[in-house]
Amino acid sequence: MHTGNTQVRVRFAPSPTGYLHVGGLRTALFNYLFARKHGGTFILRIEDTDQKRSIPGALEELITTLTRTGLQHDEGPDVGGDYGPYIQSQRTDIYKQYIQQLLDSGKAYYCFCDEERINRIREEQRKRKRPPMYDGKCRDLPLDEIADKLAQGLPFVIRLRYPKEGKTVFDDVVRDRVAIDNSIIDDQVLIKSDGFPTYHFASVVDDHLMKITHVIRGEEWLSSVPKHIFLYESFGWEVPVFVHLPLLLNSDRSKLSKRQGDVSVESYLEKGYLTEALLNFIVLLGWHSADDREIYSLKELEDAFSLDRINKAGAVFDIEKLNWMGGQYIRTLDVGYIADQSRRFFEEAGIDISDNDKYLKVINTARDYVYCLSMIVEHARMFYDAVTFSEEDRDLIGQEDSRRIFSYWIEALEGQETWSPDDLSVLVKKAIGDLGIKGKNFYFPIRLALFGNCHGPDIPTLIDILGRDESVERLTNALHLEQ
RNA sequence: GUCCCCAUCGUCUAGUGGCCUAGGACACCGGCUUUUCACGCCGGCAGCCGGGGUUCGACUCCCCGUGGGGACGCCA
Repeated sequence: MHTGNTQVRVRFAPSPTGYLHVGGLRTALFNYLFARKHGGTFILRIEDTDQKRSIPGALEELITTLTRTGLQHDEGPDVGGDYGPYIQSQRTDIYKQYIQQLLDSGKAYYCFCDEERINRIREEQRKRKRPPMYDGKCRDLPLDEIADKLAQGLPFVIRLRYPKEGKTVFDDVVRDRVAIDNSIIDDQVLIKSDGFPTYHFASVVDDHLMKITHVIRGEEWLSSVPKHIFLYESFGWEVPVFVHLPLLLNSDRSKLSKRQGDVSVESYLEKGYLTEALLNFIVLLGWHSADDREIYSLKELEDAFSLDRINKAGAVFDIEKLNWMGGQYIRTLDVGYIADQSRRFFEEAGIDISDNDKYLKVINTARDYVYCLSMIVEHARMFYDAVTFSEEDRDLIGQEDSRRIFSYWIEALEGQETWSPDDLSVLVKKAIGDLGIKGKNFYFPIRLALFGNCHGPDIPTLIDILGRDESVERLTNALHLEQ
């Protein structure tokens, strides 16, 4: 791999078709990490040559999402760079110029066959159990006939004149050496009848012009590498290093699709999965360090990552492990940061979190229960909203022992101006002794009164978060609850 | 169908001929901690797809099967 003397330049080249796929995020991540590791350049290029599929606004959302995850690109449509434009639909003049070269050198040819004919011959080939390919009808059209058809304004495409003999052998960092027979490679359409280039043509031209050194992309592109190499060689350009990443899979091991659960990065972010967790989880799908370490920050990955530890086999996207990872980060990261990230969910729920001391305490307690931030509200709202009780709860609250506990605590708290959580622990022990009630009989009623649930944080934590007045009020409400 | 790629616990993976009685993580199960739940800690269950070679010795190398996936678009 020529990473020593060449300046590393890699690109992430998505299509703006609506949302960022988690597989796309992983491709972007691997490109980003490789660039950072080698002090290289990470480029964002937008492949919007299919007008039918391009969605307005998708480009902006894509950039927003990528930026949110921290995978900041060095060159791209929004930040510029020396090799722009970075949006393919703005590069049509460039493609025209290069396709002409191919036409002139005989490496490409005009094809006037319409889609009906193409479909028909493909169908026949399929029936005959042959690989469906263009039959070469226009491959050797006389020049005057071409000129004539062009003059008539007949619709056309431009195809690659791919050699029928020999085989193409190439090296891939992940797959090692791959050999493919040329006879099975089709005369790929390079320029569509609408004048736009296809992926194969545009990406090769752009990768060359943008001085891309390493093409890191999904394995679904492996079988088209011969076409790409043929293009590079036809132009006399240096072929980049290929790195074909193993696919991300559904649990049934088919290519990850939106069939089974969420595949859009936006939806995970929307649910409040931390980008730290998402990235950490996703890098482990197809890459692993030599030791047993699994938790890495993006910064740490920039150092630890290397292409030679990428796996060959596809990896199932296992949400269970993502969830675990999500919980790890929510519990480990600075509580202030988690609080900031959680803020929007509280606002959406209409909860007033203006008391910041209280809010931080709430977050610090509630974060033990969740793996994404949208979940945190349901574990925190009892600290803000009035508690509600089920029929069963009311039975327990109404019992004699429960009422004794409430009265005791109301009195105890009213006599106490300030406290630390430790003081409260002492108070709990004293209460148990004084009342002669212990275990669940003691804890469940009071937790119910304070928190609205028999299960949850310990009593000192609850009282500490609620504060004296709110605690007393809740206990009083429970004491006077209508049966 | 054709071509290409792949193959270690259910899942993500470590392992590059003897360090393997196959290691770690998730999930699952059990225990501890806790008044409870969660967290945390400790422990357990579970795997080299099959068959041939090569070798003194194969998870590791080769071949053949089998299985899975991808590509075969005027989509990327």
